[in-house]
Amino acid sequence: MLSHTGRYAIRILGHLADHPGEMLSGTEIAGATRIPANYLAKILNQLRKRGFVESQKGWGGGFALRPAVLGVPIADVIDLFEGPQDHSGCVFELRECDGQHPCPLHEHWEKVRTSYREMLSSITIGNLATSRAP
Amino acid sequence: MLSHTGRYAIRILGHLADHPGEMLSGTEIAGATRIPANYLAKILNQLRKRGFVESQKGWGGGFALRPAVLGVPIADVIDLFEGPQDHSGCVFELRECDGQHPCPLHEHWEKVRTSYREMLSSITIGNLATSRAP
DNA sequence: AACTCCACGGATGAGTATATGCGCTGAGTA
DNA sequence: TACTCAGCGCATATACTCATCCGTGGAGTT
Repeated sequence: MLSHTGRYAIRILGHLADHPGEMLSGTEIAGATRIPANYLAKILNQLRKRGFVESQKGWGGGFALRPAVLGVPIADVIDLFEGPQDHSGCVFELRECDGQHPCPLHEHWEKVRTSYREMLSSITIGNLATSRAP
Repeated sequence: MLSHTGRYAIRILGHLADHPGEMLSGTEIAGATRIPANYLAKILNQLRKRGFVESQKGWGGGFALRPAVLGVPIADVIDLFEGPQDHSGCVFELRECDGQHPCPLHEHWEKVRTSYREMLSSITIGNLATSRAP
């Protein structure tokens, strides 16, 4: 349902959202998020190519969140790493499960899936920042 | 959230529940459930050790559901193959997430998790059988 | 007893997600 | 220009799940 990589991506974006406007080096992010540095580079690269993040090479360089993406739902991020996810079939693929012959789990799973997708689409990247109460 | 193996186990039990009292050979079950025969044997073995299934060696032998387990929730089966699942932490492990400082996703995920566990505990192995309306 | 069916078990292989290493290049500094 | 920092990309290693192979032995048949 959620790969390690997807989790990482969210954690990275959360960390970046905590430091708006700042350029954070890969090593810094790796340390803060506890993600292996080399692997993190790969993830950040994909995030960059998809426009979630901007990067700066050289001395003082690093990564920063693109301000424009603060409002986009994290579903977009997840989809990037998990692929489009075909949940057309039923969880347990118990047997043919369509409208006519729903398996005993059909409705239940529908509920789970819905609340999951709802979570992903209602939370934005901006929301990932730690909201420090005043 | 759910491994291939766990799915298989449910499918197997569903098939056995469809044929109560019958001894089905491994090959038969493999064919019906589309699970690789050799791998299926392993899963059935674990199910046997845990008392979900009884087996009969030799000619005419095979596997059958233990009648007593018709009422047990499929959560027990899943737990057997997925391990106890420690969902104590939050999905994205975004950072420290406890009652005091819940992460932005905390409540949402709680809802997802609850409806999932509810599904697993409200459906019994007996429910997996195809209920053919008269 | 010889034979066949089929569950059991350990060892081994394939595939994929995860993780690492290393050399390259651009960007700033002295 | 020489030097260092840090992103970039490719090739490779590790881990884990999923799957297969092969041999053993019990249970019934002839």
